[in-house]
Formats: sequence, C-alpha cells, structure tokens
Amino acid sequence: MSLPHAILTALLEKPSSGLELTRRFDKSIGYFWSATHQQIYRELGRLESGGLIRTLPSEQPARGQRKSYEVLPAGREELARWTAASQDPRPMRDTLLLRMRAAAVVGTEGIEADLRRHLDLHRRQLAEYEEIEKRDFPPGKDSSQDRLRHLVLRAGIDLETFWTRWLTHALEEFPDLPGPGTA
Amino acid sequence: MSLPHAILTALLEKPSSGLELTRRFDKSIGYFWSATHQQIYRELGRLESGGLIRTLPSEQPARGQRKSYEVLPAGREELARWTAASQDPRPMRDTLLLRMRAAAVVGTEGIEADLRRHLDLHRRQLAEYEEIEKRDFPPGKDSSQDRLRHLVLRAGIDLETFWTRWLTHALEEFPDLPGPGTA
DNA sequence: ACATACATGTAAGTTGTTACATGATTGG
DNA sequence: CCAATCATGTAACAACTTACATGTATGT
Repeated sequence: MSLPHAILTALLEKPSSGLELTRRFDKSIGYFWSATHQQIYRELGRLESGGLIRTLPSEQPARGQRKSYEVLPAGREELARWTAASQDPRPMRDTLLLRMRAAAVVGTEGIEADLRRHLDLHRRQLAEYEEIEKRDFPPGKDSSQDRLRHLVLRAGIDLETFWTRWLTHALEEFPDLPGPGTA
Repeated sequence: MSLPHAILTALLEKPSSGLELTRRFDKSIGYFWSATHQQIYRELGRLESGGLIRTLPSEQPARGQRKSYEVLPAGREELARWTAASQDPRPMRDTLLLRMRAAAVVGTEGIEADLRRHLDLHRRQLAEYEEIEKRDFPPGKDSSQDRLRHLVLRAGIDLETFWTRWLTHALEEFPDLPGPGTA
C-alpha cells in the first residue's frame, strides 16, 4: 500500500494532473516506485473520494480535459503517519538472479546475450543518475531536504554500480561454462 | 510470470511436496523470489494440469496427505526456454527510499528508529549469507553449477553490504536533521 | 477535414496477500 | 481422546498489467 503515499509525496512537491504525475513517475519518483498511468488515475480517484486530495479550485474540467490535484491537510497527515510508521522490507523479487539459478540446472544457453543487454541498461541508468547528481547536487551546500533527496539518489547510484559490477563479473566467468548440466 | 519457473527450478533441484517447497523458498530460492504457501499450492495445481510436472507415481494421496511432485520433460523444456529468453528488468519498488523522499517533505519524525531496525535486519541477512558461503562454497573448487549458484549468493551478499553501508551513512546524517519542513 | 498529440478513463485478466478451513499424524 | 503439529487447500480481496476507449486541442 505505497502507491497512494508515492502520489501524495509527488503532489506535495508540486500539484499536478494525472498525466504530469505519470511523466514525473517515469523520470523521478518511479526510479524507486514505478506506476503506470492507469494505476495513477485510479488512485487519484480514491484519494479524492477519501478526502486526502482535491482538484485545484480554479478548474472544473470535463472528460478529456486536464485536471490538477493538490494535497489536503488530511493527506499530509496521512503521509506523515505512514512515513513514521514501522514497516518491514518487502520480500525481494529479482528475475535475473532466478534465471541464473535456473541456468545452473537447465544450462546457460542464450542467457549471456541478455546479461550483456542488462549490463548496458544498468550502465545507462547509472550515467543518468550521475548526470542528475551533477546537475541537482553540486558539491558543497545541501539543505536538509536536499540532503535526504541526495541520499535517495545515492542509493540509486550505488545500486546501479553494484549491478554493473556484478554483471561484469558474471560475464567474465562465462566463456568456459558448458551447456545444459547433467543433473 | 516467474513463480512457475521458480518452482520448476526448485523441483528440478529436488522433487518435493508443497510444504517442503514452502520451506525451501523461505531459506533459499525465496531470497530472490519469495512466495507464500498459498501461491505455491495454486501454482503446483496449474503446473500439474498443464502437464509440466506430475505427482510422484509412488504416491496417490488424499487431502491432508503429503503429495510430492517431479518435473516432466515438458517442464524442463519450458524452463530452458524461459531462462534463455530476453527479459526486461522489472521496475523497482522500494518502500524505504520512498519513505525517505516523503520524509524530505513531511519531516523525519519517527523514521530514524525504523532505519536502525532495517540496518539490523540487513546485517543479520548479510551474516546469514556469509555463513552459507563459508559452508557451501569453500575457496578453491567450484563446479560450473556451483559457480553459477555462488554468483547468485554473491549478489545477495553484495546487496546486503550495500544496504548496511547506505543505512549507516543515512543514520550518520540524521542527528542534525530538523522536524517537518516548511514546504 | 484530417492526423497527431494530449489527456483521462474502462475493462479484463493475472498475480500476490490475508484469513480461514479441513484432514492426517503424533505424543501425552 | 485431546492438543499440537504437519500438510493441503479455499475464498475473498488488493494490487498490478495489458489492451483498449473516449474526448480535446492543435497544426496543416
């Protein structure tokens, strides 16, 4: 149940319409909590009928016309409550590691090309994060808000660094691996 | 659509009943693809009616009695096909990073204690992985199957190392952070 | 008037979660 | 026989995914 809180956070940072939120999820919040536009529209409806957000009073739009939302006090309180509450980490689900484990049983045929592709994807993502860091967090003076957001970006950078290293290492071990095992 | 393949992998490593699978997911495969017993039973039913696995011929049990499965050739082929196929990484969803971003807006009140708790959890997990590495992969001679499984374990170790470092770093920055922001 | 992009939304299906139900086996 | 444990399963719900539907605004 984190999507509503992701949306509340985004709307507090800046009131937006559904499509704007979708775009911001694609290039910022979505880096650690992805969502499609269908999820976002549905959740905006729920949040509005729950009294946590409202459409900007200036606009009373019809279907097909832009509709922007802002967070109400009840929404801010709910977000603060959720942020402070203790939560267990959600169980991990990583397809690539699962496939490696499967490959140990049915053979590595065909997986190497995809490892290279993933390596490329993670390198690009890493470059993008580093670009953002250079642009938004120049060395020296982070405010306390900046410091938290910088910390989150750092997690992204370090995670992508981990994946590029791990994939590089994995590929190095590959040339002399055999086909399907004998198990 | 990875749960069936996680189960096929586990069953190829060793034919098992639903409950045994649940236990193995809790302490091995579930480290990177978690599943509850309800998911597992439902999926075992589907895999059986799909002709990918079957109950061990020696047993024709009734309800409440142990029922073990093994993988059929069609199941092994499906797993090999899936393993070799190209797949995009699934979008990331991390609650803690989302909460940090929310905390930048509504204040850090209460989150510090949970960061400490998470740090502790990740340290324990790391210790557990290192124990497994010491036990199952003593230095020297990995077979090629071992090498793949060792690689997967290494990913787990490096990921937990990342989290413990990141959380430690995050907590270091905390003492002088203020309460709710002015935004 | 048409094509394109913008913007909001519906519907159906799959997957994952939570709570509960039922039968078998074992130890006291 | 009772409680506890092992083992398999059902049901209801919540979340996520994929495909499609509809309306508006703009440029040509």
